Amino acid sequence: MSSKTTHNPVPFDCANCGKRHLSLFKDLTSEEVDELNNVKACTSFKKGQIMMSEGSRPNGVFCIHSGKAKLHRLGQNGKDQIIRFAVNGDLIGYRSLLSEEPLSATVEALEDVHACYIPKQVLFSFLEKNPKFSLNILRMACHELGEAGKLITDIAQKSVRERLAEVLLMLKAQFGLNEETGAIDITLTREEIANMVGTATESVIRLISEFKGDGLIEVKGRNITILDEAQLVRVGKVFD
Amino acid sequence: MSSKTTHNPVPFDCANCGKRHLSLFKDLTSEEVDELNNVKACTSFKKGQIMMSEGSRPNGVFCIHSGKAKLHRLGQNGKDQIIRFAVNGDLIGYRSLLSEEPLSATVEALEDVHACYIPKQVLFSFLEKNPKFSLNILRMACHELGEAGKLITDIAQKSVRERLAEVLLMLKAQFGLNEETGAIDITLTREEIANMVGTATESVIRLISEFKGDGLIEVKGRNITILDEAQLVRVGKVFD
DNA sequence: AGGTGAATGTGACGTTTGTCATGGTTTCTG
DNA sequence: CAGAAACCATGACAAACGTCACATTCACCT
Repeated sequence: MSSKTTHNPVPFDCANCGKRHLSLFKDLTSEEVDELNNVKACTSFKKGQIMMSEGSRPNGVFCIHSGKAKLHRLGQNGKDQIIRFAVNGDLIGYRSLLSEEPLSATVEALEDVHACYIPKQVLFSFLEKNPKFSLNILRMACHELGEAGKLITDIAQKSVRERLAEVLLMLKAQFGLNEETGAIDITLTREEIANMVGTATESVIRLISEFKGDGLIEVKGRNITILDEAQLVRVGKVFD
Repeated sequence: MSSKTTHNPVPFDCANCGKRHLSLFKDLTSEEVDELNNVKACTSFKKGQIMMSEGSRPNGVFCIHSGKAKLHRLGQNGKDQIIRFAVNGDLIGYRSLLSEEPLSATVEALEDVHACYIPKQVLFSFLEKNPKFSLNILRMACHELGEAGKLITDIAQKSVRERLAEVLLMLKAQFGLNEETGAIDITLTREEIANMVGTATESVIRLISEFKGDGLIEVKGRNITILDEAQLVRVGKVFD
């Protein structure tokens, strides 16, 4: 009996995994859960580690159990673009697997990540045997497709200032607030924010100062607190 | 026996529809094709007509038989953003149906369009009964998701000049060349091109003049011919 | 076929944004 | 805990781009 528990223990039994009911796997039969349990591999990654690399062809997917990861790709000018984040219960690599294309983004752990690796064959067998599961995946993919469309419109039409405001709101929506500090519960460098917005790091720094000056946000190092959300919504022209 | 045939007759029999084997419906059983045949409704739209409207909830999908349509959405500043085009065999509205969300884009006929309307119930019954069909849809959605990711990176990081070059190449790739003129086989106004690139119409006009001056393209009204593709690829930094 | 409204083209100008340079600060690592 | 490396910040400047105004041309409709 070890006296020390890890911070985020991965349950080795999928049947008891509290995350499953929230995830795409909620509609698996108990036999399928058993199968999943037998073949999945629990892994963990340290902050900064690469979980999957752009351009490679994965043989399975990761289901994130705890921790946060960023999906980013390298543009033609050497700049990184952060596409999205993956957290709790999110599936990683499924797009590439299902469209039979190389990975379109690199997945990097932003903090320590625990994740289960699910082999390609198992995923496909579920897809063939379980229409509900299939529909779950399809629904998710279609939802993400819609989100991507929104993003395209935003990036193409909005100014950097507007996009930054929107990104801050999005981060709050996705990661929530830190219990103690009330700040947005994710730590990103200015450069990473710039890579989300698609602008130069200096521009982000200047705009964050501006927002601070206007009383929209409060900044303590990498912790950002939203003070006037309504105004930030107006600045970012976020109306949906 | 009518003496006059329409330009693009829609075959009322799906079994004989030459487009089917290229489309997502290629893996339907003959029974399913019969079913499709019985319930589908052939419709046509004139140039400029709206086939589906952003924000509404469709009760089925269109499968395009001939003609071209554009999918566009209205940004927060009143500017249109063209998301993509739909042609030959493309399915329209499936994203919204499958993700159970309102349509994220308006579909407008760019020329006369013939299309088959397939009710929601039929589509879903195929999805449940035919895993191959399901996988086809899933594969397509995942592919489009990858394309969307690429687009996001491009728009976020590239200059307007680079994006315009890329758009021209994309149009050529998607629509091919006109047999007679050798120009890109689609007619778009400068404003529509601007709405693809995400920039002001004037900027597009100026850049098109520049490209013409540099010998990259030839312009006759709305017909654009690519003269130096290799150089255009370099200008657009298109390397994949 | 010809008029009319939309689309194209051009110039001037201001704003936004990117780039480069430099120095101070925080964070990480051994 | 100290040194190194990454990160943050600010200024100056240039380039890219958007906007407005107006002239011209084209495409579409009856």
